[in-house]
Amino acid sequence: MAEKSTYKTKQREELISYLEATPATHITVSDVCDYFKAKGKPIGTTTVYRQLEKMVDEGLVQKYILDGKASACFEYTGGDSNNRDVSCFHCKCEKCGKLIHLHCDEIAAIEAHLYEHHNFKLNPLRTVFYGLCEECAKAV
Amino acid sequence: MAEKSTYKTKQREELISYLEATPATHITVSDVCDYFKAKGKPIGTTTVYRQLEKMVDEGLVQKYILDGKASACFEYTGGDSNNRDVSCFHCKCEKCGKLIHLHCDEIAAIEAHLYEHHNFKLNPLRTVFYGLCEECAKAV
DNA sequence: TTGCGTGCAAAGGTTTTGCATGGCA
DNA sequence: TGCCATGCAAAACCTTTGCACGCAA
Repeated sequence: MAEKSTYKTKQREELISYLEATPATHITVSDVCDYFKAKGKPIGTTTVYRQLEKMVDEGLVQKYILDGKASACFEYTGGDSNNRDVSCFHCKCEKCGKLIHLHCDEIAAIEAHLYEHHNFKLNPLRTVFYGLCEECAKAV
Repeated sequence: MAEKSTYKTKQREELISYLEATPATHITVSDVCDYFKAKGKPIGTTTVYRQLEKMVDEGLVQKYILDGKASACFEYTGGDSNNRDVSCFHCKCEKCGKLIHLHCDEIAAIEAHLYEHHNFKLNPLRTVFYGLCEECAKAV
């Protein structure tokens, strides 16, 4: 998308390694900073924000703003768009905060439906379904 | 839901009037404050937060946290639960920010599907579909 | 009168910006 | 060398909390 020149710095590589090691997970900026601080090689908060923002532009990372938490969450979705899992939907439990990754053709079909019948081009990567997970629904 | 005693104050009535006058719109706390400040009768930020939070508990208002904006958005959905439109889905254009209200049985069906096949009890009022609206999709 | 509502001030968190330094190409 | 990246400090926001006063019931 945005074709900005990008340097290969040590911080950027460390960050990408960390993201690759935690797939299908929503992490916050402070998660990242805490991790590297605990590891003994802290990365400045500013740098994390700027690198993540850049990766969002590059399509390597998705940004979510989830209910319940004030802070933004990021998820590494990989650089290879051919290999990317585009039929993955996210369900977020309103009660326990659990994040569920869902693979379902039937749900994927609504993407086509929205486009054909409502002229709306859905972005599955950025869409989150809110509701109650199995355990929390039972507990009610 | 929560049965708290609620006083009928002037600020609360003004706030409800404003919300009723702007249906199907996502407004932020600062929108509200700016409006009443411009009108010459400012309402304290704290009061707006607390009243909106209370209305969320009462089911009068829905709270959304939208991507792109860090601040929370609120939408008046009316007090009469019989009259409330529960089959209404929201689509938010990532580009122009337009909010589209959608009535569609086919999409409503995935609510049942999620429940039956994935044990996930969807909350349609809190779920927002992200993507591109017709105009913005064309413009790409 | 009782108790909730209001709003100012202040605190807590997250995110952004300015600027000097350091590192990649 | 030129330009981008880094990270500290500070600023800009959004949201919550404490507290004294005002108003509804």
